[in-house]
Amino acid sequence: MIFKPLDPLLHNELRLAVMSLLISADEAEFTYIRKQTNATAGNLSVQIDKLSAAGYIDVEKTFKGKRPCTICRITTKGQQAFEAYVDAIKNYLNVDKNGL
Amino acid sequence: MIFKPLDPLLHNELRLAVMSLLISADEAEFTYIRKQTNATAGNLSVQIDKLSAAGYIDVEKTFKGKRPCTICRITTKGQQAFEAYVDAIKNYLNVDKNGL
DNA sequence: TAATTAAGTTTATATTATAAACCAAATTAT
DNA sequence: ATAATTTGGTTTATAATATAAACTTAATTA
Repeated sequence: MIFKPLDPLLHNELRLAVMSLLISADEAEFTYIRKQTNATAGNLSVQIDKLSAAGYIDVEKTFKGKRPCTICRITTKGQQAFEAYVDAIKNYLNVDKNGL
Repeated sequence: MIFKPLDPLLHNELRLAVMSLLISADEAEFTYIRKQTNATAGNLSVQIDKLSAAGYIDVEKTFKGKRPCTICRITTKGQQAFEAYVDAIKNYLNVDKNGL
């Protein structure tokens, strides 16, 4: 068994949850992600910035009525990175033995 | 989709690799684990200590001929934790969509 | 108009990961 | 014989990371 390195950007609980939501949602608001993940706003803000800085997601700052609304979308690069991560971590999880 | 928390002890690349090796090997020597994981001895030593302190593995310090030899084995607690981790991280990986 | 809520961002702190430095004993080279 | 190197690790110093607390700005409600 060879262990492929795990993308450190994705190997973090909150960032992985964000990517997981976005990969099957085409877009999601900050507040929605916050509710789904139970993250604090500060933590979520930081992690979204990191994903954005890496080009894994696009962040659009808009308004919903009069209130600010941050919308996130996964990029192609982000999708590829996520798929590569899933592929890599399978090595660690003993997919065969554990019937993942 | 609910995101189960990921056991922080297992959600680390090297510790997860160690557990992955041990879950399908019933025992493994320090030097073997080191080779399989490409870890530095210092890092591996620290991470093995943490897994041991948590009761996830047992560590036996013995000799092989005249040289020291550290043998690791996974515990029942460790197996359970590993299985729970595999179960938990599935939520994040979009198993269905990604055909894991 | 004062207090509260909403939607975030910034920053300070605590935790964690990791490698460098170290140690003891065995082996090999001179 | 003894000096140098290798083996099999451990300890510890540092860098990186995660996270929540504190803060900001604007809108809403009392």
